[in-house]
Amino acid sequence: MLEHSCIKININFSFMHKKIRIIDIAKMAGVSKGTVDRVMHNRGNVSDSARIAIEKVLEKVNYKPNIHVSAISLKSRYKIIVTTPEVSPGAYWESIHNGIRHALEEYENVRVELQVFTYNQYDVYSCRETYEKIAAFEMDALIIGPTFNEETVNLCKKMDEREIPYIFVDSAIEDTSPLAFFSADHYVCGYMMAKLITSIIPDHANIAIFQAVRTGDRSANSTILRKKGFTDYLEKNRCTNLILSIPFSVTAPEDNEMYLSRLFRSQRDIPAIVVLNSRGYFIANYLATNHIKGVKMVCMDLTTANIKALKKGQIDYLIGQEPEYQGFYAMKTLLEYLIFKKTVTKKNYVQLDILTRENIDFYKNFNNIMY
Amino acid sequence: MLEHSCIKININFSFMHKKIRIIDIAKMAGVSKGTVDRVMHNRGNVSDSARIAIEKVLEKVNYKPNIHVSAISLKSRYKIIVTTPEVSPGAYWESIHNGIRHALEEYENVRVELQVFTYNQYDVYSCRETYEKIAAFEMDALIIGPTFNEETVNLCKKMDEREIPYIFVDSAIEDTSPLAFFSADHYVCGYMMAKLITSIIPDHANIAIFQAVRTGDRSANSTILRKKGFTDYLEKNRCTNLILSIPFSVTAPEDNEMYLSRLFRSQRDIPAIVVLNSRGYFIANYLATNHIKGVKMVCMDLTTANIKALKKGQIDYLIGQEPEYQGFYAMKTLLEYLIFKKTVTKKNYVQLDILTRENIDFYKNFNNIMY
DNA sequence: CTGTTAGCGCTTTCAT
DNA sequence: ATGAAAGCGCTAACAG
Repeated sequence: MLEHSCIKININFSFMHKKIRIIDIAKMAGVSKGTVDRVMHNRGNVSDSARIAIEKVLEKVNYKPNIHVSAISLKSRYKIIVTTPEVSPGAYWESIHNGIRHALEEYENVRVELQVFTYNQYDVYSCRETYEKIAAFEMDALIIGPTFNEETVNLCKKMDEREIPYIFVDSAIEDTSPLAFFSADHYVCGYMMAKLITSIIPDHANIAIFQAVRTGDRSANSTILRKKGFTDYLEKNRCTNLILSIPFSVTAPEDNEMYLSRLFRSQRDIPAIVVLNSRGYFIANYLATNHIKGVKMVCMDLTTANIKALKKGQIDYLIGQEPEYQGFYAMKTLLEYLIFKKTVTKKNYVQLDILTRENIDFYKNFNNIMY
Repeated sequence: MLEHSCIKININFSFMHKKIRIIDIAKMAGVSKGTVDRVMHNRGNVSDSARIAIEKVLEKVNYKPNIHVSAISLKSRYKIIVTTPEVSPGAYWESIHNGIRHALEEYENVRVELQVFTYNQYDVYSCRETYEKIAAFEMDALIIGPTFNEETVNLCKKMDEREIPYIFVDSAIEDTSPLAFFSADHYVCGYMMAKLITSIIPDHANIAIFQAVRTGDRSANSTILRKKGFTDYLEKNRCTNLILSIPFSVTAPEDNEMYLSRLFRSQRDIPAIVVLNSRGYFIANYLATNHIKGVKMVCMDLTTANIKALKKGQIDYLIGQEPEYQGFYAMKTLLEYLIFKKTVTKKNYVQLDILTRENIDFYKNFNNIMY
């Protein structure tokens, strides 16, 4: 089981491992570098005989082009559009955009023109309008951070017709054919939130779930899935907690006072609280302002405000869904697809990180991202 | 608070951002590329006037060399030694070695000769012997995965004399002067384990802590720290749980049956279990074999065996400490220090990931590592 | 001391 | 259709 106590490994030194280059396969196939490049990039203008010879060599050897060297000699330009809900500082969507930007920095030699369109995620009409604008543009690819199902399906249909590849971040929408998506499994997310909250409250405690009110009366895709997971967990585990669904408004915050005071007045025992979107800090602040103590909270997303509430002990568990990772890999995958025709993995579920006030200080928003 | 709904950003396209190259600063300083390279790498042979001119330019412009392009034109070779406890498949130290290997892959163009020395982490004499062997070698740098304090201090002293830089992974040792370390905060780790286990057991339940027996009778550095954090949490929170310290042997597994059966026979109620090293699966398997059910467990490290036990529901919480990340960054930092004289951050605490059977499937051992 | 030049591995253009 | 050659940004060896 245990290995010997001294292993010597030579890297890039050993005779067997000698890194294989494009000129090597050219020689092996009896052609020139140019021809090899032509078949590798499907540029055409290659005789069958040459192509077959090269393909045969490629099968034998494990050629891995050095993408960074590729990038510096690349001439082509790409136009990529990104559309997401509006970005506010320290909040969820900013992280996704940061990830996207970091990917562009990694491929600093690649010429990409980026265009960002944001919409109001609490207003389906705003989304519709923005999507229509986007559909009129020329582009090589599209990254979508979706909120509303129907609107997104419409946009994607248009992209499909124009054969423009698109990638989802945050959440994948059914009945579309994206190149890939990078998202949490929202169902499992809700399921896990139920497990966490029930593990720290008495069996009989009520649980209040907060959900955002939206103009046009449609729920966000991810919230729907999370809620399903949440209730499924309780059902499966025969939890007897009473669930109170509480609306709350981001656009008209003055209404929330009413919702909240009504909730707390109606309850004999203080309920536990689960917030299925990233606005947990909002409730935490309400509780603090009104000196309501001892409320257990499980919330979503490592926004600046949520982290603050977590550190203060107002929030007990915070679930992270690696937004930077999502943005980074969405863009990276897109570029490698466009440039190198790299095959892409379609379904990409990100980690669901559990943060407490103990481990939050070590959580790396972006630095944990290598490669 | 919310931004306007359409932002247009051009990357690598805009007139202001034109990526600055080494030839650009050469022109601005009125010298040649070669001279610029000389001052940037402290190669000497540069007149004061030229140096000052270049330095002035460098202050003004934000020059960021393209390290991947650098790497391909690099000629120097580096000899790096890695020493860690023995590696077994699917276990903790394998992950650290994987991370190290991945860093070398990222810098595939850099010529590094790697030499790995492992020792038996349960035997201080093995460690001492291995370290003596290492001290006799020539090398440009050293990566140490330490176990025993005194032995490591001795090795480091020798390295200090020879001015060989070294980096710690897994755990930093006091009274040494490493270039950097990449490690979890083991104290907080133990602290958090205490919080997690107490959150899922009754107030009165006993908690058994397992610690490895070692030849030479020295505890591993990390375990000592974790235990301190663990007991401090209980004390601070006035927990009344009785703590049972149970030894267990990796080298003589036949003894463990005795330790374990003695433990469970002595207890009226089944205690909760915390394992401060990565051998949690071992206890989990004992419980399964002996049909002992309902034991709550919190353990360390995402080894194959532990993950299996987590998925089966035998372990409730598993704490991860990003071993791949540690290895990757240790090697990456070392290379960038050796090659580019990049300044290094000395203290690097990694994330403490909380895994449950819900989120384990999304946990990425290495893929979450970009950059 | 310093400018020039020859690579590194890859893409792309240009003759053939 | 294909080989040769230029060029990407950087380092290192080579003449002066």
